[in-house]
Amino acid sequence: MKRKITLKQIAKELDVSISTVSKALRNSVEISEDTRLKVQAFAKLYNYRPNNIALSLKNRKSNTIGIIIPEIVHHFFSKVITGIELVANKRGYNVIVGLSNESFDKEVINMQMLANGSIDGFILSIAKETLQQQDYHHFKETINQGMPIVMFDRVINEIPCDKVIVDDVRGSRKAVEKLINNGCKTIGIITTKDYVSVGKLRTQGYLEALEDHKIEAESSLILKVDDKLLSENHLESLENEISNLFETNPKIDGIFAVNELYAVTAIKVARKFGLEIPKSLQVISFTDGVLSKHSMPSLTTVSQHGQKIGEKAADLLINRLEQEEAIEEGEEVFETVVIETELIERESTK
Amino acid sequence: MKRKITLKQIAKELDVSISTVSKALRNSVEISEDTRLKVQAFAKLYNYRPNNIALSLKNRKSNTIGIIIPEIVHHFFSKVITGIELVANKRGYNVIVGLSNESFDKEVINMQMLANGSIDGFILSIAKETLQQQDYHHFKETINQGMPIVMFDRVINEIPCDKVIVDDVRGSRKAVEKLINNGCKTIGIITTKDYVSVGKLRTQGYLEALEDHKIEAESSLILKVDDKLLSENHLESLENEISNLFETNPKIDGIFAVNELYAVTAIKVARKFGLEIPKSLQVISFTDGVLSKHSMPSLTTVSQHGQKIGEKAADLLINRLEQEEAIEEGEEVFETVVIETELIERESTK
DNA sequence: TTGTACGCGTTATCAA
DNA sequence: TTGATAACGCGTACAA
Repeated sequence: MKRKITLKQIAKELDVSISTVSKALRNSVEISEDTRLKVQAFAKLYNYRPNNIALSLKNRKSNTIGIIIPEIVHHFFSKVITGIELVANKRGYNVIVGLSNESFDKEVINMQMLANGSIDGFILSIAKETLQQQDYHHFKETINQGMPIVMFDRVINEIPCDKVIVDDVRGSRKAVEKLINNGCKTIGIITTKDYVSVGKLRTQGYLEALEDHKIEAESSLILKVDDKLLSENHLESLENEISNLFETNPKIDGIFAVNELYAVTAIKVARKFGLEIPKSLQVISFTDGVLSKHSMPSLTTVSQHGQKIGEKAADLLINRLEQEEAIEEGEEVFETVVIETELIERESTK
Repeated sequence: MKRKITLKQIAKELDVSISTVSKALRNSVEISEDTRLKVQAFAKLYNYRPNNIALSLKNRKSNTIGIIIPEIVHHFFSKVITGIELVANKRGYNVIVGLSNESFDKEVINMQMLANGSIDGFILSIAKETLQQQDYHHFKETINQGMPIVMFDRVINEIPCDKVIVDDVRGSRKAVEKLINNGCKTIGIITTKDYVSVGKLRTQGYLEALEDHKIEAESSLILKVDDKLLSENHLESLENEISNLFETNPKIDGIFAVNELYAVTAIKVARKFGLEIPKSLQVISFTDGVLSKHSMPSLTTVSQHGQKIGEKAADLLINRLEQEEAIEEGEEVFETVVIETELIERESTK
């Protein structure tokens, strides 16, 4: 087992100085062709690669991006990572991943672990607990230390940073309009509590669509699921809540769900109530994942283009990192990029 | 915007030497309580944290694990990452992720990018292309350089490293036995080409189960899908291949699929043939993901416990990293841990 | 054309 | 009790 070779060892072997080796390898004109070739041959033979850590320390730059997301077992988030990784690699960066598990503490700890030189900037989506507590000091501190952040999907306005979001309101509106145009008269929504920013926005889109079409919103048609339900074993409670929705609204003929799980669960429950999809009940879901595509019937969805979001976020971050090197300071102007959603029609609507 | 504070700056501010500051912060007894408290207070005020990169360079250890997987938009792999991240964080490590996209070249490049000091060891699952080309030099070189690897799921015997696998053969056998015991007479398998190690093993389990029960295997019942089909737009070809399976085997009454997608697609096609699930066709799938749980009917699956695999892999790697520090060399003995699969019964079987 | 010295941030060893 | 120095591996300004 041979340790990785260093400039020092090459220098010693070849009986030249370290800097000569360094220059030779970087094709410096200062070095004679003779020694240059000799050094390069030797380096190649021993498969020399500069030590990343040393470079990071020297350049005060790790060429690594930190991603903090609530969870990774989730089609949307993993798509985003795919996009980030794609762009990051292409532009010479690595990607380090931390999971907050929707917990405030884990989010803070994770950021602290990484913000000490390991990474050059963050791309993140905020944990639900953080959104609920509205404690954003860790983001502010990170930014104050000169480490840029790009937020995506779950963002907050008061933090000065670049953001990549989805047109949640418009996307939802389009979805609900689709249901209306398809003849639905009584449209329910299954959404999250309001502290989840995207949930709130999607609810808003739903309300706007109804208003546009002079349909009165009814609170009994709005089911705001408490997200704690999602902790696996509480699937049953979700079903119960949805059952309630159907019971109190027997005439319901359209459902807009803010995520896939709510949608398929709604379909499952609807079947128990003898409703046929899409004949007597049409369903549209936000988020275009595996479930939508492969469940039966397949779901009409509002696709978020997660990969594109990731790509854009990575580009924003890296651009900022590399422009910072150039410009010293100056008024920073932050960008909020909206990635358009797309309605993908499948079998759950007519 | 204030850069992160360093020992040097603290030293300057407090008019003491760098080493005094360093010692004071580490509660060295060498330092007087007076200065110790003074330094600590100041450090706390300015929120001092040691620079990770400098530590890595000094200790020749980054406390970071590199993960290389074929793709991340995949329930199994993201579960594994969850497990790795959990254990890694608990034991003080970070996790850096590279995606091979099933490509040999990307796998090699990714490993090279990380193997230069950025990480202490790899956890990986081999790309299909690599398996097909059987070119494993990058793994061997990495190991030769003293960087440990832990392989999971898709592994190869000839590489000397720790491995975490699933009892693919037994798991598949149990699944097929279940079908047999449930009365299936004509059981088909939808699997991958043999170069995918796990596909081959699962096929083997299928064959063994049949043999155990004195059922003759028929090649027309074995569908080996070429994985290139999986590239999204080729879903149709998959359906066609499966249609073929049904046409040539009209009496088919059980299907064992090596992954969820094959299973749900089979169900979809079966419906076109007028088959009811599970009444006239029972289906079991390997891999327990979202699709299995939430599709209708829900699928009976062989669960791999992806998270457990990740946890075990991380423990193996970190153990080795930390024992290496102790022992200098010696005969290395590698471990192959088998994580038992579990049959989860749902609606797609009787 | 080559080599020396320095600094990135830290810790450990040794000297004061 | 405190401080100076070396080292981790690299690149570069400057000296030879």
